[in-house]
Amino acid sequence: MTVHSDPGDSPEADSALKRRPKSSLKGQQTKAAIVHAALNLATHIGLEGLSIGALAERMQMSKSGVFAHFGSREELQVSVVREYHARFEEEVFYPAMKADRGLPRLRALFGHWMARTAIEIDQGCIYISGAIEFEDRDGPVRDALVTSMTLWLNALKRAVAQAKATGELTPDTDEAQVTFEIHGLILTLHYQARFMRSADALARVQTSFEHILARYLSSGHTN
Amino acid sequence: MTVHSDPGDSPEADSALKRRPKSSLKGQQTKAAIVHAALNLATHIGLEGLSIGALAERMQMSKSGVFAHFGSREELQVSVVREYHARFEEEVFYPAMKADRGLPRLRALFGHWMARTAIEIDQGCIYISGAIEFEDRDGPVRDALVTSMTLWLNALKRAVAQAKATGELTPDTDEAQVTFEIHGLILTLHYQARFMRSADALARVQTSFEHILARYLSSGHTN
DNA sequence: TGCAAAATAGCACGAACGTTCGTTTTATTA
DNA sequence: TAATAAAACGAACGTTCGTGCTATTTTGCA
Repeated sequence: MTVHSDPGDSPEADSALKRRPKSSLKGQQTKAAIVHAALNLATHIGLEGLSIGALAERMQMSKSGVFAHFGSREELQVSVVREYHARFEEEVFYPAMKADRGLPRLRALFGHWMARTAIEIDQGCIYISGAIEFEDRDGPVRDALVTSMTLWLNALKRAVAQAKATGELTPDTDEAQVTFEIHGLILTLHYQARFMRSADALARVQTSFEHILARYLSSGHTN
Repeated sequence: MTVHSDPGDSPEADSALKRRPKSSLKGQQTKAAIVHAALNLATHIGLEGLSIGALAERMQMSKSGVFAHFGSREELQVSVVREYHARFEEEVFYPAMKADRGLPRLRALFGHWMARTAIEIDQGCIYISGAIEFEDRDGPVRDALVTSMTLWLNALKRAVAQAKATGELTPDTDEAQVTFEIHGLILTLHYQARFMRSADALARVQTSFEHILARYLSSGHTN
Protein backbone atom coordinates (compact mmCIF):
# COMPACT_ATOMS: atom_id res chain seq x y z
CA MET A 1 0.00 0.00 0.00
CA THR A 2 1.35 3.40 -0.88
CA VAL A 3 0.29 6.90 0.06
CA HIS A 4 -1.21 7.55 -3.30
CA SER A 5 -2.41 5.96 -6.48
CA ASP A 6 0.53 6.55 -8.80
CA PRO A 7 -0.40 9.14 -11.44
CA GLY A 8 1.99 7.42 -13.83
CA ASP A 9 4.11 9.23 -16.35
CA SER A 10 3.29 6.47 -18.80
CA PRO A 11 4.37 7.21 -22.38
CA GLU A 12 1.15 5.99 -23.94
CA ALA A 13 -0.86 8.54 -22.00
CA ASP A 14 -0.23 11.32 -24.48
CA SER A 15 -3.51 12.70 -25.69
CA ALA A 16 -4.32 13.65 -29.24
CA LEU A 17 -4.38 17.30 -28.29
CA LYS A 18 -0.70 17.89 -27.80
CA ARG A 19 1.50 15.65 -29.81
CA ARG A 20 4.40 14.69 -27.64
CA PRO A 21 7.45 12.72 -28.68
CA LYS A 22 7.70 9.18 -27.44
CA SER A 23 10.67 9.88 -25.19
CA SER A 24 13.78 7.83 -25.57
CA LEU A 25 15.95 6.45 -22.81
CA LYS A 26 18.22 9.45 -22.82
CA GLY A 27 15.23 11.71 -22.74
CA GLN A 28 13.80 10.11 -19.64
CA GLN A 29 17.13 10.30 -17.89
CA THR A 30 17.68 13.98 -18.49
CA LYS A 31 14.09 14.76 -17.66
CA ALA A 32 14.50 13.00 -14.35
CA ALA A 33 17.70 14.93 -13.74
CA ILE A 34 15.95 18.19 -14.55
CA VAL A 35 13.07 17.45 -12.20
CA HIS A 36 15.54 16.50 -9.52
CA ALA A 37 17.38 19.78 -9.87
CA ALA A 38 14.11 21.68 -10.12
CA LEU A 39 12.93 20.23 -6.84
CA ASN A 40 16.12 21.23 -5.12
CA LEU A 41 15.70 24.73 -6.48
CA ALA A 42 12.02 24.88 -5.56
CA THR A 43 12.63 23.89 -1.96
CA HIS A 44 14.62 27.10 -1.62
CA ILE A 45 12.79 29.62 -3.76
CA GLY A 46 9.35 28.03 -4.00
CA LEU A 47 7.39 26.69 -6.92
CA GLU A 48 6.59 30.18 -8.11
CA GLY A 49 10.21 31.23 -7.84
CA LEU A 50 11.20 28.42 -10.17
CA SER A 51 12.35 29.82 -13.49
CA ILE A 52 13.26 27.87 -16.58
CA GLY A 53 16.22 30.11 -17.23
CA ALA A 54 17.78 29.53 -13.83
CA LEU A 55 17.03 25.83 -14.09
CA ALA A 56 18.70 25.63 -17.49
CA GLU A 57 21.77 27.34 -16.14
CA ARG A 58 21.94 24.93 -13.24
CA MET A 59 21.61 22.02 -15.66
CA GLN A 60 24.11 23.49 -18.10
CA MET A 61 21.49 23.26 -20.78
CA SER A 62 19.71 25.72 -23.01
CA LYS A 63 16.39 27.16 -21.91
CA SER A 64 14.60 25.62 -24.85
CA GLY A 65 16.19 22.27 -24.16
CA VAL A 66 14.77 22.24 -20.67
CA PHE A 67 11.46 23.67 -21.76
CA ALA A 68 10.87 20.99 -24.37
CA HIS A 69 10.63 18.31 -21.72
CA PHE A 70 7.56 19.90 -20.17
CA GLY A 71 5.83 22.08 -22.72
CA SER A 72 4.97 24.66 -20.12
CA ARG A 73 6.20 26.01 -16.84
CA GLU A 74 3.08 24.75 -15.16
CA GLU A 75 3.81 21.20 -16.25
CA LEU A 76 7.27 21.57 -14.78
CA GLN A 77 5.77 22.66 -11.48
CA VAL A 78 3.40 19.71 -11.43
CA SER A 79 6.32 17.39 -12.10
CA VAL A 80 8.17 18.89 -9.18
CA VAL A 81 5.22 18.35 -6.87
CA ARG A 82 5.01 14.72 -7.94
CA GLU A 83 8.70 14.28 -7.42
CA TYR A 84 8.40 15.73 -3.94
CA HIS A 85 5.55 13.38 -3.24
CA ALA A 86 7.70 10.43 -4.20
CA ARG A 87 10.59 11.65 -2.11
CA PHE A 88 8.33 12.25 0.86
CA GLU A 89 6.92 8.76 0.53
CA GLU A 90 10.41 7.34 0.38
CA GLU A 91 11.80 9.20 3.35
CA VAL A 92 8.83 9.49 5.66
CA PHE A 93 6.06 7.09 4.82
CA TYR A 94 7.79 3.84 3.86
CA PRO A 95 10.35 3.81 6.68
CA ALA A 96 7.59 4.43 9.22
CA MET A 97 5.48 1.59 7.85
CA LYS A 98 8.10 -0.83 9.06
CA ALA A 99 7.15 0.01 12.62
CA ASP A 100 4.38 -1.98 14.29
CA ARG A 101 0.82 -0.87 13.77
CA GLY A 102 -0.54 1.47 16.39
CA LEU A 103 1.41 3.82 18.56
CA PRO A 104 4.88 2.78 17.35
CA ARG A 105 3.95 3.48 13.76
CA LEU A 106 2.28 6.75 14.63
CA ARG A 107 5.38 7.83 16.50
CA ALA A 108 7.54 6.79 13.57
CA LEU A 109 5.43 8.71 11.07
CA PHE A 110 5.57 11.84 13.15
CA GLY A 111 9.24 11.37 13.97
CA HIS A 112 10.33 11.09 10.38
CA TRP A 113 8.12 13.98 9.38
CA MET A 114 9.51 16.11 12.15
CA ALA A 115 13.07 15.22 11.29
CA ARG A 116 12.47 16.07 7.68
CA THR A 117 11.01 19.43 8.63
CA ALA A 118 13.62 20.52 11.11
CA ILE A 119 16.82 18.57 10.88
CA GLU A 120 17.34 18.74 7.16
CA ILE A 121 17.33 22.47 7.54
CA ASP A 122 18.85 23.34 4.20
CA GLN A 123 15.71 22.81 2.21
CA GLY A 124 12.12 23.77 2.78
CA CYS A 125 8.89 21.88 2.35
CA ILE A 126 6.97 22.19 -0.90
CA TYR A 127 3.75 21.19 0.81
CA ILE A 128 3.98 24.21 3.06
CA SER A 129 5.39 26.83 0.73
CA GLY A 130 3.21 25.58 -2.12
CA ALA A 131 0.12 25.85 0.04
CA ILE A 132 0.85 29.51 0.62
CA GLU A 133 1.63 30.22 -3.01
CA PHE A 134 -1.44 28.49 -4.39
CA GLU A 135 -3.97 29.04 -1.66
CA ASP A 136 -6.15 31.28 -3.75
CA ARG A 137 -5.18 30.28 -7.23
CA ASP A 138 -6.73 27.35 -9.04
CA GLY A 139 -5.15 25.03 -11.57
CA PRO A 140 -3.25 21.78 -11.93
CA VAL A 141 -0.40 22.76 -9.63
CA ARG A 142 -2.74 23.49 -6.77
CA ASP A 143 -4.63 20.29 -7.51
CA ALA A 144 -1.46 18.25 -7.35
CA LEU A 145 -0.55 19.81 -4.03
CA VAL A 146 -3.97 19.28 -2.49
CA THR A 147 -4.08 15.70 -3.71
CA SER A 148 -0.70 14.85 -2.23
CA MET A 149 -1.42 16.53 1.05
CA THR A 150 -4.81 14.89 1.37
CA LEU A 151 -3.34 11.47 0.78
CA TRP A 152 -0.66 12.06 3.35
CA LEU A 153 -2.99 13.38 6.01
CA ASN A 154 -5.28 10.42 5.39
CA ALA A 155 -2.35 8.07 5.85
CA LEU A 156 -1.64 9.78 9.13
CA LYS A 157 -5.25 9.58 10.19
CA ARG A 158 -5.25 5.89 9.41
CA ALA A 159 -2.31 5.42 11.74
CA VAL A 160 -4.18 7.17 14.52
CA ALA A 161 -7.22 5.01 13.91
CA GLN A 162 -5.07 1.92 14.13
CA ALA A 163 -3.65 3.07 17.45
CA LYS A 164 -7.23 3.32 18.61
CA ALA A 165 -7.98 -0.13 17.27
CA THR A 166 -5.06 -1.66 19.16
CA GLY A 167 -6.41 -0.13 22.34
CA GLU A 168 -3.41 2.09 22.87
CA LEU A 169 -5.57 5.15 22.42
CA THR A 170 -8.96 5.46 24.07
CA PRO A 171 -12.08 4.52 22.10
CA ASP A 172 -13.36 8.09 22.12
CA THR A 173 -10.28 9.34 20.27
CA ASP A 174 -11.26 11.58 17.36
CA GLU A 175 -8.64 10.65 14.80
CA ALA A 176 -9.42 13.60 12.54
CA GLN A 177 -8.91 15.95 15.45
CA VAL A 178 -5.65 14.32 16.45
CA THR A 179 -4.42 14.49 12.88
CA PHE A 180 -5.36 18.14 12.76
CA GLU A 181 -3.35 18.85 15.87
CA ILE A 182 -0.31 16.89 14.76
CA HIS A 183 -0.32 18.71 11.47
CA GLY A 184 -0.29 21.94 13.44
CA LEU A 185 2.84 20.87 15.26
CA ILE A 186 4.70 20.41 12.01
CA LEU A 187 3.57 23.77 10.70
CA THR A 188 4.72 25.50 13.86
CA LEU A 189 8.00 23.64 13.84
CA HIS A 190 8.56 24.82 10.31
CA TYR A 191 7.68 28.39 11.17
CA GLN A 192 9.70 28.56 14.35
CA ALA A 193 12.73 26.64 13.18
CA ARG A 194 13.07 27.95 9.65
CA PHE A 195 11.68 31.47 9.84
CA MET A 196 12.15 32.53 13.45
CA ARG A 197 15.28 30.41 13.67
CA SER A 198 14.33 29.40 17.16
CA ALA A 199 16.69 26.86 18.64
CA ASP A 200 14.23 25.18 20.97
CA ALA A 201 11.49 24.58 18.43
CA LEU A 202 12.30 20.90 18.14
CA ALA A 203 12.09 20.35 21.88
CA ARG A 204 8.83 22.28 22.05
CA VAL A 205 7.20 20.29 19.29
CA GLN A 206 8.21 17.02 20.92
CA THR A 207 6.69 18.15 24.18
CA SER A 208 3.49 19.12 22.37
CA PHE A 209 3.32 15.76 20.67
CA GLU A 210 3.45 14.04 24.03
CA HIS A 211 0.72 16.35 25.28
CA ILE A 212 -1.54 15.33 22.44
CA LEU A 213 -0.86 11.64 22.94
CA ALA A 214 -1.22 11.86 26.71
CA ARG A 215 -4.72 13.17 26.29
CA TYR A 216 -5.88 10.06 24.49
CA LEU A 217 -3.65 7.37 25.94
CA SER A 218 -5.48 4.48 27.51
CA SER A 219 -4.58 3.96 31.15
CA GLY A 220 -2.08 1.18 31.47
CA HIS A 221 -0.17 2.44 28.47
CA THR A 222 2.62 4.60 29.76
CA ASN A 223 4.25 4.99 26.43
CA MET B 1 1.07 49.80 26.02
CA THR B 2 1.29 48.69 22.39
CA VAL B 3 2.56 45.58 20.76
CA HIS B 4 5.65 47.27 19.49
CA SER B 5 7.83 50.30 19.88
CA ASP B 6 6.63 52.39 16.97
CA PRO B 7 9.31 52.52 14.27
CA GLY B 8 8.08 55.97 13.29
CA ASP B 9 8.10 57.29 9.80
CA SER B 10 9.51 60.50 11.20
CA PRO B 11 10.66 62.94 8.51
CA GLU B 12 13.87 63.87 10.32
CA ALA B 13 15.07 60.31 10.19
CA ASP B 14 16.39 60.65 6.64
CA SER B 15 20.05 59.86 6.56
CA ALA B 16 22.64 61.80 4.65
CA LEU B 17 23.01 58.91 2.25
CA LYS B 18 19.75 59.15 0.41
CA ARG B 19 18.30 62.63 0.25
CA ARG B 20 14.57 62.35 0.70
CA PRO B 21 12.06 65.12 0.14
CA LYS B 22 10.41 66.64 3.18
CA SER B 23 6.96 65.27 2.28
CA SER B 24 4.02 67.59 2.07
CA LEU B 25 0.52 66.88 3.27
CA LYS B 26 -0.63 65.63 -0.09
CA GLY B 27 2.43 63.47 -0.31
CA GLN B 28 1.72 61.76 2.97
CA GLN B 29 -1.86 61.16 1.97
CA THR B 30 -1.10 59.52 -1.34
CA LYS B 31 1.71 57.51 0.20
CA ALA B 32 -0.71 56.21 2.80
CA ALA B 33 -3.19 55.39 0.07
CA ILE B 34 -0.51 53.56 -1.89
CA VAL B 35 0.55 51.51 1.12
CA HIS B 36 -3.06 50.70 1.82
CA ALA B 37 -3.59 49.44 -1.70
CA ALA B 38 -0.27 47.63 -1.62
CA LEU B 39 -1.25 45.76 1.51
CA ASN B 40 -4.51 44.67 -0.03
CA LEU B 41 -2.61 43.44 -3.05
CA ALA B 42 0.04 41.72 -0.95
CA THR B 43 -2.49 39.79 1.11
CA HIS B 44 -3.51 38.08 -2.10
CA ILE B 45 -0.30 37.66 -4.04
CA GLY B 46 2.28 37.92 -1.30
CA LEU B 47 5.02 40.44 -0.64
CA GLU B 48 7.15 38.98 -3.38
CA GLY B 49 4.29 39.07 -5.84
CA LEU B 50 3.88 42.78 -5.25
CA SER B 51 4.94 44.71 -8.32
CA ILE B 52 5.19 48.45 -8.72
CA GLY B 53 3.61 48.32 -12.14
CA ALA B 54 0.49 46.53 -10.94
CA LEU B 55 0.29 48.81 -7.93
CA ALA B 56 0.53 51.90 -10.13
CA GLU B 57 -2.26 50.62 -12.32
CA ARG B 58 -4.44 49.99 -9.30
CA MET B 59 -3.69 53.49 -8.06
CA GLN B 60 -4.20 55.06 -11.47
CA MET B 61 -0.73 56.53 -11.25
CA SER B 62 2.47 56.23 -13.18
CA LYS B 63 5.06 53.68 -12.12
CA SER B 64 7.60 56.37 -11.39
CA GLY B 65 5.07 58.31 -9.36
CA VAL B 66 4.51 55.36 -7.10
CA PHE B 67 8.16 54.44 -7.04
CA ALA B 68 9.27 57.90 -5.90
CA HIS B 69 7.48 57.48 -2.58
CA PHE B 70 9.68 54.57 -1.56
CA GLY B 71 12.92 54.69 -3.48
CA SER B 72 13.02 50.94 -3.81
CA ARG B 73 10.73 47.97 -3.96
CA GLU B 74 12.20 46.70 -0.73
CA GLU B 75 11.20 49.89 1.07
CA LEU B 76 7.69 49.44 -0.26
CA GLN B 77 7.61 45.92 1.13
CA VAL B 78 8.81 47.08 4.51
CA SER B 79 6.13 49.76 4.53
CA VAL B 80 3.53 47.13 3.79
CA VAL B 81 4.73 44.98 6.67
CA ARG B 82 4.51 47.94 9.02
CA GLU B 83 1.05 48.77 7.77
CA TYR B 84 -0.03 45.21 8.38
CA HIS B 85 1.42 45.39 11.85
CA ALA B 86 -0.64 48.48 12.58
CA ARG B 87 -3.77 46.91 11.20
CA PHE B 88 -3.18 43.75 13.18
CA GLU B 89 -2.73 45.77 16.34
CA GLU B 90 -5.91 47.64 15.63
CA GLU B 91 -8.06 44.62 14.88
CA VAL B 92 -6.63 41.97 17.16
CA PHE B 93 -4.50 43.39 19.93
CA TYR B 94 -6.30 46.53 21.08
CA PRO B 95 -9.82 45.08 21.12
CA ALA B 96 -8.60 42.13 23.16
CA MET B 97 -6.87 44.36 25.67
CA LYS B 98 -10.25 45.61 26.77
CA ALA B 99 -10.98 42.20 28.22
CA ASP B 100 -9.97 41.48 31.81
CA ARG B 101 -6.45 40.28 32.43
CA GLY B 102 -5.99 36.56 32.58
CA LEU B 103 -8.11 33.98 30.86
CA PRO B 104 -10.68 36.39 29.39
CA ARG B 105 -7.99 38.42 27.69
CA LEU B 106 -6.20 35.32 26.46
CA ARG B 107 -9.43 34.04 25.00
CA ALA B 108 -10.08 37.41 23.39
CA LEU B 109 -6.60 37.57 21.86
CA PHE B 110 -6.96 34.12 20.40
CA GLY B 111 -10.54 34.73 19.34
CA HIS B 112 -9.77 37.84 17.36
CA TRP B 113 -6.71 36.26 15.84
CA MET B 114 -8.68 33.20 14.83
CA ALA B 115 -11.47 35.29 13.37
CA ARG B 116 -8.99 37.32 11.37
CA THR B 117 -7.39 34.16 10.02
CA ALA B 118 -10.51 32.29 9.06
CA ILE B 119 -13.58 34.47 8.83
CA GLU B 120 -12.15 37.28 6.81
CA ILE B 121 -11.36 34.72 4.19
CA ASP B 122 -10.80 37.06 1.30
CA GLN B 123 -7.34 38.11 2.32
CA GLY B 124 -4.39 36.18 3.59
CA CYS B 125 -1.95 36.84 6.38
CA ILE B 126 1.31 38.60 5.63
CA TYR B 127 2.93 37.12 8.72
CA ILE B 128 2.38 33.64 7.35
CA SER B 129 3.00 34.15 3.66
CA GLY B 130 5.90 36.47 4.38
CA ALA B 131 7.49 33.91 6.65
CA ILE B 132 7.50 31.40 3.82
CA GLU B 133 8.82 33.88 1.27
CA PHE B 134 11.62 35.20 3.45
CA GLU B 135 12.54 32.17 5.49
CA ASP B 136 15.94 31.79 3.94
CA ARG B 137 16.58 35.27 2.68
CA ASP B 138 18.05 38.03 4.81
CA GLY B 139 17.39 41.73 4.64
CA PRO B 140 15.15 44.50 5.98
CA VAL B 141 11.88 42.90 4.89
CA ARG B 142 12.61 39.73 6.76
CA ASP B 143 13.77 41.76 9.75
CA ALA B 144 10.53 43.70 9.81
CA LEU B 145 8.53 40.50 9.67
CA VAL B 146 10.51 38.80 12.42
CA THR B 147 10.30 41.89 14.62
CA SER B 148 6.54 42.17 14.26
CA MET B 149 5.95 38.51 14.82
CA THR B 150 8.23 38.40 17.86
CA LEU B 151 6.44 41.33 19.43
CA TRP B 152 3.08 39.74 18.84
CA LEU B 153 4.08 36.34 20.19
CA ASN B 154 5.55 38.06 23.22
CA ALA B 155 2.29 39.90 23.79
CA LEU B 156 0.51 36.58 23.62
CA LYS B 157 2.98 34.99 26.00
CA ARG B 158 2.44 37.87 28.40
CA ALA B 159 -1.28 37.16 28.38
CA VAL B 160 -0.62 33.52 29.24
CA ALA B 161 1.69 34.55 32.06
CA GLN B 162 -1.00 36.83 33.42
CA ALA B 163 -3.51 34.01 33.37
CA LYS B 164 -1.01 32.10 35.43
CA ALA B 165 -0.61 35.03 37.80
CA THR B 166 -4.34 35.28 38.35
CA GLY B 167 -4.35 31.64 39.31
CA GLU B 168 -6.57 30.62 36.44
CA LEU B 169 -3.78 28.54 35.00
CA THR B 170 -1.69 26.27 37.16
CA PRO B 171 1.65 27.54 38.48
CA ASP B 172 3.60 24.99 36.48
CA THR B 173 2.24 26.38 33.19
CA ASP B 174 5.03 26.92 30.68
CA GLU B 175 3.83 30.07 28.92
CA ALA B 176 6.33 29.75 26.09
CA GLN B 177 5.08 26.24 25.42
CA VAL B 178 1.45 27.32 25.49
CA THR B 179 2.20 30.19 23.14
CA PHE B 180 3.95 27.79 20.82
CA GLU B 181 0.93 25.53 20.75
CA ILE B 182 -1.56 28.34 20.22
CA HIS B 183 0.51 29.65 17.37
CA GLY B 184 0.33 26.20 15.84
CA LEU B 185 -3.44 26.29 15.93
CA ILE B 186 -3.54 29.47 13.90
CA LEU B 187 -1.11 28.10 11.36
CA THR B 188 -3.18 24.95 10.94
CA LEU B 189 -6.38 26.94 10.72
CA HIS B 190 -4.83 29.00 7.97
CA TYR B 191 -3.61 25.92 6.11
CA GLN B 192 -6.82 23.95 6.44
CA ALA B 193 -9.26 26.77 5.86
CA ARG B 194 -7.50 28.69 3.13
CA PHE B 195 -5.54 26.04 1.27
CA MET B 196 -7.42 22.80 1.87
CA ARG B 197 -10.68 24.71 2.03
CA SER B 198 -11.83 22.47 4.81
CA ALA B 199 -15.17 23.53 6.25
CA ASP B 200 -14.66 22.22 9.76
CA ALA B 201 -11.28 23.82 10.38
CA LEU B 202 -12.75 26.49 12.60
CA ALA B 203 -14.51 23.99 14.82
CA ARG B 204 -11.41 21.86 15.04
CA VAL B 205 -9.19 24.72 16.08
CA GLN B 206 -11.63 25.78 18.76
CA THR B 207 -11.66 22.27 20.14
CA SER B 208 -7.88 22.23 20.13
CA PHE B 209 -7.74 25.52 21.96
CA GLU B 210 -9.90 24.10 24.69
CA HIS B 211 -7.65 21.07 24.88
CA ILE B 212 -4.65 23.26 25.47
CA LEU B 213 -6.37 25.31 28.12
CA ALA B 214 -7.84 22.28 29.82
CA ARG B 215 -4.38 20.92 30.34
CA TYR B 216 -3.30 23.89 32.44
CA LEU B 217 -6.56 25.01 34.01
CA SER B 218 -6.51 25.16 37.79
CA SER B 219 -9.17 22.98 39.38
CA GLY B 220 -12.15 25.04 40.37
CA HIS B 221 -11.96 27.00 37.15
CA THR B 222 -14.32 25.38 34.73
CA ASN B 223 -14.04 28.09 32.18
C1' DT C 1 0.29 86.21 -5.63
C1' DG C 2 4.69 84.53 -6.58
C1' DC C 3 8.26 81.18 -5.84
C1' DA C 4 10.69 77.26 -4.09
C1' DA C 5 9.99 72.64 -3.31
C1' DA C 6 7.65 68.54 -3.60
C1' DA C 7 4.79 65.37 -6.26
C1' DT C 8 3.96 63.15 -10.39
C1' DA C 9 4.54 62.00 -15.27
C1' DG C 10 7.13 60.45 -19.22
C1' DC C 11 10.62 57.95 -21.24
C1' DA C 12 14.34 54.77 -21.49
C1' DC C 13 17.52 51.30 -19.82
C1' DG C 14 19.02 46.49 -19.12
C1' DA C 15 17.67 42.25 -17.45
C1' DA C 16 14.69 38.37 -16.87
C1' DC C 17 10.53 36.07 -17.88
C1' DG C 18 7.92 32.06 -20.65
C1' DT C 19 7.44 30.66 -25.14
C1' DT C 20 8.10 29.73 -30.28
C1' DC C 21 10.79 28.58 -34.21
C1' DG C 22 14.10 26.51 -37.34
C1' DT C 23 18.24 24.04 -37.23
C1' DT C 24 21.69 20.86 -35.68
C1' DT C 25 23.30 17.13 -32.95
C1' DT C 26 22.58 12.81 -30.89
C1' DA C 27 20.30 8.44 -30.03
C1' DT C 28 17.58 4.59 -31.51
C1' DT C 29 16.26 1.11 -34.76
C1' DA C 30 15.49 -1.19 -39.26
C1' DT D 1 25.37 1.44 -41.90
C1' DA D 2 21.43 4.12 -43.42
C1' DA D 3 17.14 5.97 -42.17
C1' DT D 4 14.43 8.07 -38.80
C1' DA D 5 13.00 10.15 -34.59
C1' DA D 6 14.01 12.49 -30.50
C1' DA D 7 16.82 15.74 -27.98
C1' DA D 8 19.19 19.89 -27.58
C1' DC D 9 20.59 24.26 -29.26
C1' DG D 10 20.58 29.38 -30.28
C1' DA D 11 18.21 33.23 -31.48
C1' DA D 12 14.35 35.94 -31.17
C1' DC D 13 9.58 37.23 -29.71
C1' DG D 14 6.66 40.28 -26.75
C1' DT D 15 6.11 41.36 -21.75
C1' DT D 16 7.14 42.69 -17.41
C1' DC D 17 10.30 43.70 -13.99
C1' DG D 18 12.83 47.52 -10.97
C1' DT D 19 15.12 51.63 -11.44
C1' DG D 20 17.30 56.03 -13.38
C1' DC D 21 16.89 60.26 -15.41
C1' DT D 22 14.45 64.69 -16.87
C1' DA D 23 10.43 67.41 -17.50
C1' DT D 24 6.16 69.14 -15.91
C1' DT D 25 2.52 69.89 -12.79
C1' DT D 26 0.88 70.69 -8.25
C1' DT D 27 1.27 72.09 -3.56
C1' DG D 28 2.27 74.94 0.45
C1' DC D 29 4.20 78.87 2.41
C1' DA D 30 6.03 83.92 2.60
